[in-house]
Amino acid sequence: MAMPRRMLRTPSQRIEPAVLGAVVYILNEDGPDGLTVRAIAKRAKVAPMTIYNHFNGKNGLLEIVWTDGFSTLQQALGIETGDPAHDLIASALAYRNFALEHRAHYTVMFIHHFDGFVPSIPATQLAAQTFQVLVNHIQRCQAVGLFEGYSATNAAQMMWSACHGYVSIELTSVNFSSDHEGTFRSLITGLLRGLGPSLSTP
Amino acid sequence: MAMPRRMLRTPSQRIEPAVLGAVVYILNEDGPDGLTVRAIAKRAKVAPMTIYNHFNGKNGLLEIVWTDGFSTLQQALGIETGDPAHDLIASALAYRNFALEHRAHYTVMFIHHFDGFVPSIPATQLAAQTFQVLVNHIQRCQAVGLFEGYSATNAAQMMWSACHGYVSIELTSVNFSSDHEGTFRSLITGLLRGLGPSLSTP
DNA sequence: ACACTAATGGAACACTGTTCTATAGAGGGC
DNA sequence: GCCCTCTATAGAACAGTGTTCCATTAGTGT
Repeated sequence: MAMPRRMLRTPSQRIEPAVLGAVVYILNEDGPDGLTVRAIAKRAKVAPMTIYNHFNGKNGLLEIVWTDGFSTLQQALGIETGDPAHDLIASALAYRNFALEHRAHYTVMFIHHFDGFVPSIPATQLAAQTFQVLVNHIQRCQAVGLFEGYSATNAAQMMWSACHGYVSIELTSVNFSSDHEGTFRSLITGLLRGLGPSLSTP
Repeated sequence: MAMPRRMLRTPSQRIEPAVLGAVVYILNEDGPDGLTVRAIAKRAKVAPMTIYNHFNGKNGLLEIVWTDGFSTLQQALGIETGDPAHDLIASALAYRNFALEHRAHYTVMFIHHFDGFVPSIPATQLAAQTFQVLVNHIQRCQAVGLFEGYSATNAAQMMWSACHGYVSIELTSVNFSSDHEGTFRSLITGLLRGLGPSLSTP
């Protein structure tokens, strides 16, 4: 009963999910520092070279995580009932939920800068499209009198700043607030009210 | 006229400013990726070993940048005239100005995670103190009826989230807004209004 | 069953932070 | 001015990183 002279080959179809699963697992468990090519290969039970044959090295993997993340986020933000203000708030809550439930993706998309990783032009466009979903929400709100006097882009930038700021602070665990969800809700509804219709007496 | 067998020694008093200056320069010019011990030493015209003798390696340098940054920021936020709401807005603007004028420091403090860098306990306490300055602003505001129904900590968390979110997006140059300062001002004043006194008709 | 594809292990490269070494220049006491 | 101590220096060395190249050989399609 001799040891095989080398590890058995991983069937081709299982390589991609195994590697991507390893990336997400390591990011969630050990953080960005632990995400090395050799560690990914080891966890995926795959040779390091496979990461260069199947993907485009470490940056290729990050690009997939980035793209998958923005696709998921874009869908999560596309809430459309009859009430634009409600939709905007729901989208903000969905944004936070996405970050909490897909820490690994959110880290790659927004938090951690990986040495030498620059998303491709299509990947960047996908991110811009995702932002556009937010702009569309604002425009629907403007149709019913909210965000008067602001450009939709600027208003969207403000909403996104608030969401991203709160969430990124929450994820890096320097949130001094009690009741993380409640405070986030207050932030969003407060901002919506403050940027809402003029407060002059009717 | 022979070349000296080795570089002349850098006088002790000039080492610290030269090295710290090099760190800030490289962070501003090449970003976090370019900040290597050898690059710092080269730019400071100093031997790499000096960084380990004088400071505590790369992490020691980062800790100094962190500490200096929070000291400066804490002072910049300590605005106190008679008008609490005005002071809060002025502090928010000062926060953004600090980030723009001290990109390198802001990067180390809030944006980039450096492999293996964990600020010491005193350094972390200094950061918490800085946050407390914001809480104090909120409390003064509450004394004149603003932020009713919110805990000061939670309200401060919301304000900081908005500031940090906007600024970090601006620094990583994915700001879609026109008029960066104006939009930031709108964000802050809008949030202040939205979290302000109840909007029920008088 | 056979041929082709591609996953494997291992060596190698340039880079990183870090430690250790012997050397010799700077600074202070006389 | 002289000498002695302190320490900044250059350089090698270590483990780790992303990445490339290699011969070997196990899967896979026909």
